Amino acid sequence: MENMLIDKRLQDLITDYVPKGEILDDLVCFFSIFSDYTRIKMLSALAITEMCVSDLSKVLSLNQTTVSHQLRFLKNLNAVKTKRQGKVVFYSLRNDMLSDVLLKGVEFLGY
Amino acid sequence: MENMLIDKRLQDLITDYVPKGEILDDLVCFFSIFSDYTRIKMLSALAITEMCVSDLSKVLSLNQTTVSHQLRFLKNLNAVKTKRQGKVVFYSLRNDMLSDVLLKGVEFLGY
DNA sequence: TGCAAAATTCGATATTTTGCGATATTATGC
DNA sequence: GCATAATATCGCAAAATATCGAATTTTGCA
Repeated sequence: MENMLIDKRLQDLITDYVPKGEILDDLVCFFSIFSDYTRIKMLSALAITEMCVSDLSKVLSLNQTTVSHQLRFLKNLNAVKTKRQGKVVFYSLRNDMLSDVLLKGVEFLGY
Repeated sequence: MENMLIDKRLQDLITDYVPKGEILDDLVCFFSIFSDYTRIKMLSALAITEMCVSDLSKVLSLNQTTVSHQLRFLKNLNAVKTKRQGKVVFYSLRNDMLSDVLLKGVEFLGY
């Protein structure tokens, strides 16, 4: 690591600070939650109220299989939780931090 | 919109609240910043200190063209800014909110 | 038990994203 | 001007993602 502009101390700091391994994996997954049109819509809707698959698909005008698919994705990442009532499965946000993060984005963009 | 479980008032609320158009586009772009291994590494490094392309590529063990490519991506989204000094171009984070968002992710994940 | 509603999974296709080699551009010093 | 170092751009192949129709599964109830 010779002929670099930054000194060894900084290099070590960076090497230490930059996420790697599982943490890095998890971070990428976490933020990929928000990096898709459909999912942002779904999460925003769920931030208001829990909902079943078909309501979600109707309110947001999305194909029902698409909604189901993305809900599974969100479930796998622990972003949403489910509650079954008879034939209907209700989805809701696992955690308020999710809407916080969304709002952080809105804030950054200056809306 | 008949035969839905949620009532009209909630439907309207959701329709109103769910981001659409340009805001939605911008949000997706914003969060896509963080949804890639290489970019998270680069942003974390830049959160510590401004750096030139080749230092970045050396410290993170990434191909120079890859780093350059992702920096352009980040520049387009206004995530980083540049400062030229002779042959060398220094990159730095445009805004502290970026590291805030990253830390929000770490917090959510419970690390 | 058997049917209908709701949700999930599967499979094919289309689109996007990423990394990287080859190549171009920019700036410096001689 | 020319060689060299640092960056940037181009173009493509590989990988990842999203969407959606069709088929399947789950559940409740008559």
